[in-house]
Amino acid sequence: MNAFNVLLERGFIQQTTHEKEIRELLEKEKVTFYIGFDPTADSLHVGHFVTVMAMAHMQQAGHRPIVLLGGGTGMVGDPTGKTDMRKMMTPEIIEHHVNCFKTQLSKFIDFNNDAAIVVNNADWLLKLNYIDFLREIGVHFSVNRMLTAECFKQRLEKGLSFLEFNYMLMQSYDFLELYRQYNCKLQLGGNDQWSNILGGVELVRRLHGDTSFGMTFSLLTNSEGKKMGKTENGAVWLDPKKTSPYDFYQYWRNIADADVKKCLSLLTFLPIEEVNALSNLEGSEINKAKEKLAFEVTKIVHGQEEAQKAEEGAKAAFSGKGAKGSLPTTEIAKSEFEEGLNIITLVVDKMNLVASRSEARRLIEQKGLKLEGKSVESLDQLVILNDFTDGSLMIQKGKKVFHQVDLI
RNA sequence: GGAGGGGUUCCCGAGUGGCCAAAGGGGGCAGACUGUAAAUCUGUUGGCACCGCCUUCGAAGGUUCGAAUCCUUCUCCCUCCA
Repeated sequence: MNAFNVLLERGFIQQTTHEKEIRELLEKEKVTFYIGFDPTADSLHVGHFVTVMAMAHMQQAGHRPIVLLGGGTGMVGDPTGKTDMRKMMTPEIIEHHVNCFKTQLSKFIDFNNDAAIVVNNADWLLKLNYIDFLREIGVHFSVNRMLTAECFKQRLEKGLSFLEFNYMLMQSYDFLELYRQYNCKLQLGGNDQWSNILGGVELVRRLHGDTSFGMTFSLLTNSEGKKMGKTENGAVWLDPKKTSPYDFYQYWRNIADADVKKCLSLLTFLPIEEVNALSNLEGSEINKAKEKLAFEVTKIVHGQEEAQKAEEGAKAAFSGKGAKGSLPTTEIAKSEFEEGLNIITLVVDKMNLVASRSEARRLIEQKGLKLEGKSVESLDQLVILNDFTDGSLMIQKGKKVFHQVDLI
């Protein structure tokens, strides 16, 4: 099946520069296309994941992805969608992030035998000469036009530095470079990248008189239009050290009904028929779809085994069976409990489950802290060895956060 | 460079010498209702040895019995002019 149709059917495609031509191109040829990732952190997060999935679909259809890591653009920072300028990162940190991205991406994209390639725009951007750049590239950009672009509009109110204003030129230059080096004619990206992609398409046309193409994908937003993948503790990361597979699973298990369909089609490889069947479930039945979603996404990101563990842990915890072994766990020496350990001390100091004693107090006062399903009644309740069964104890914070303590 | 206006707790935003750990809203957390959903309602939302104490209102000093509020210096941001 034509990759274009796959992406269309699954709801990836948001805007295209030349819909008909892109479809034909993907039909006839093995196309080399590129997607850029700026190394803003030491792990990809679920926001990137949609684009990664799109890339995987494209590769499955036989096209060749170029993963462009923004070691150069990261030095400047994309102002799009930001209200403030972000902190500038040192070259060392950027370098580190680039390497992290590279390893993570190789889990989703096959880089063997040149089936996909990785490039770093630091390789060409960093050695540009200012005057030459202005004369070769700068002339082709109209400031008037740039200012009318949506991505700058918001920033004009808050303030936009010249540094960031140049981001568009750099990304456009990337496209030009890849066009020259790899005959790359197609750039993909999140919908927020539209202006930047257009800049590149335009630049290639001006300098080479050739048509290149651009296409953007839906951003992962929820039914209220807010970006998904943000929790109070920050982003939902793909790195298991930053977001545990269990938490990752729970994130998808808990999404709103209205978002199920979108997530299933964008974030899993389930056949579209199955996606539709699942998302048509109604009432509490839709929980089945959420379970499937959570499992599938976790499987893609963390592997089958971790996905199963997360699922088992969650099921056990929520069914109240108290089956253990798959939940986030803290090990504590048996001796600590011989005299009885204060519940607040346990939960704050030993487990880091609760941030402060005040918060722990509040939780207890509001009946939000439970041991093996029973609310903690008093602020100075002691946890003793008898509270443990088979050397472990399940502690619950609120309705959804489960944590177990194992004796060692 | 000149003139003016600002920086308040997670965010927005009140507060102009004691009644301020600081109104209100948002967000978060917890409870009720549910389907580990949404909406709604209730409580809560700096820390701790919690009817008391300690640390917060851009930073550092100062005035005062007492400062987020007054003064000085510094710093960052915004607007207008150049």
